[in-house]
Amino acid sequence: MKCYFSLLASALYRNQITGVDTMSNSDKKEDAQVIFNISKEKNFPDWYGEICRVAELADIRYGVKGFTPFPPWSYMTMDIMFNVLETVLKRKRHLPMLFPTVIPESNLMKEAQHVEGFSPQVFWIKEIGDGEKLEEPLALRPTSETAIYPMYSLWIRSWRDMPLKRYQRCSIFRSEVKSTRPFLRGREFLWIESHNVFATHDEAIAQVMEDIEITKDVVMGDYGVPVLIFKRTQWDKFPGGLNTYAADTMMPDGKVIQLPSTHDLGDNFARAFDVKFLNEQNETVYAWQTCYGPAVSRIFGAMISIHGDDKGLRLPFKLSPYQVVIVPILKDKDADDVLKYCRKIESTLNKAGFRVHLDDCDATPGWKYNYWEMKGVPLRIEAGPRDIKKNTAVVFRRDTMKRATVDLKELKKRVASLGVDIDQTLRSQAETKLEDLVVDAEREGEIADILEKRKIARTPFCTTEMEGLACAEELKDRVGGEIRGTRMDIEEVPEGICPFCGKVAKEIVYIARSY
RNA sequence: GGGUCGGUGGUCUAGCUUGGUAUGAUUCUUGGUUCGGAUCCAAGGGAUCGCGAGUUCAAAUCUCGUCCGGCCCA
Repeated sequence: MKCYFSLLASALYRNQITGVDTMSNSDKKEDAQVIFNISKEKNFPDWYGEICRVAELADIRYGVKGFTPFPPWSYMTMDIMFNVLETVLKRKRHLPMLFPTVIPESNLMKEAQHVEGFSPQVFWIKEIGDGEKLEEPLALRPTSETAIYPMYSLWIRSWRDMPLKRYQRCSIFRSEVKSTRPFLRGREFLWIESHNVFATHDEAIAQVMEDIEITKDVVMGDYGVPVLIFKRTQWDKFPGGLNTYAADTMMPDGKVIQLPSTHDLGDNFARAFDVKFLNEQNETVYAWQTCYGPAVSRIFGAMISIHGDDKGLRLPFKLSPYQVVIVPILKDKDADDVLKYCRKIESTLNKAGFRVHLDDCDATPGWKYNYWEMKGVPLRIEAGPRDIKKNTAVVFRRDTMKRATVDLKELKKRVASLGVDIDQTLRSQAETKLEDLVVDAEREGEIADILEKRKIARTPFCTTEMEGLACAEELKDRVGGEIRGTRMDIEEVPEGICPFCGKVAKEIVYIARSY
């Protein structure tokens, strides 16, 4: 045990030294191809760009702004994230479907506010081949309401067709003006969008609440990403909808980022797209709609940023492409025995349903340790001649960087329980961090201080109806923060006055810098 | 959208001020050696210096444009 601690201590000590070196001389960071060592808190932009490159998450060399190939490590993780989310959606009686990527111009133009909100970002297909003009331009979907709802208008005839709950997993195209970054803001990104139709507005509102619950269960529970859930202000809602509810999380650089959002569309789109049905009284009436859009590629970007540390990624056990990596310690004369031993471990864990990878390439163990730690694999099993003798294996967990020797008979059980524990640890570390970031403020100067400290201000505010926009703009101009909305996940009683216009506050709002 | 910095083998980089086709490391391939926290040695492969134009006998180097990227600000 003593030996183990001193080993760990010396490793940590060395990391600290090289860490300081890295920070004081950014040119040096490229020295390490495999070992990752950048301070996430002090140097987040560098940390993020480098981890995308070194861990092979996104290859920005494709050469088209905002369009990025995703190599296996990030894509496999996102694929699992999708599956987790889709499983929950299906359990809540949503059915999958897939619509075309292109939307005819005339459909896109049907809802006036929607057009106004999205048209600056739309990519258009206007010709074919050698310049032959299309009769009608086609948009690459910036979101699919205008693709789907004309078909819903055909599919829905009576109250018996409802509720209609559907979703699709697809990519979305938006020509972002702001600077693009892999995962966090791309011009093509991956998401799920669910589009639901109801006979009454109450049912639609209930759906919005269900979407919020799904967000909490999946994003907070399974992905371990803590979020605050807001009702957006009237000037910041989905174009064409009645109300928008969205989950925000905080990135290491002190800016909040929007994760899933869900929208109460009222009957606005039903009127624009003629989604009508015959109710039980045999009357033709407009339907009520909601949509929900968790952008998985963006959540992935936020997730790795929140869980990662200075040595690289820390992926949740539930989501990591490899949950366990096995590193054989190959001594010359025992090499065959060790490999056989490791294969046995591999097949045991495979049969138990874990995603296991036996790393039998001819790099040294130390190299592999560093590599898989950087990649964020939650558990590593090391096995060599010593373990064969005692019928044990060494199990190392990435989140705490701690080792333990485990009897082979106990291994399956131990992997399972450590997996649960790792996810809990990542989640609670992230939650604690977010809770500490919310600070009360009543005056403009206090808000500015809080934002300067990369935190979130909780402030009384006149109103989130359109009349409040002037105050919000004043805030943005003078302090640089943005109103994220009012909390949906907790009850809050407003008191005090709006720090900008001095009127009695009708709301408690949260203010932060944002992506 | 504004500002600013940058783009040189697969990757990272030196060279640019003062023009004469390129430095080093790493990756990759082969052979040997090693393997419980970044093995080591040897040989080999790999770049029309982002793209386009201009100046010049001559451009990675100077000028302009353009594309892509980083950072800061709205």
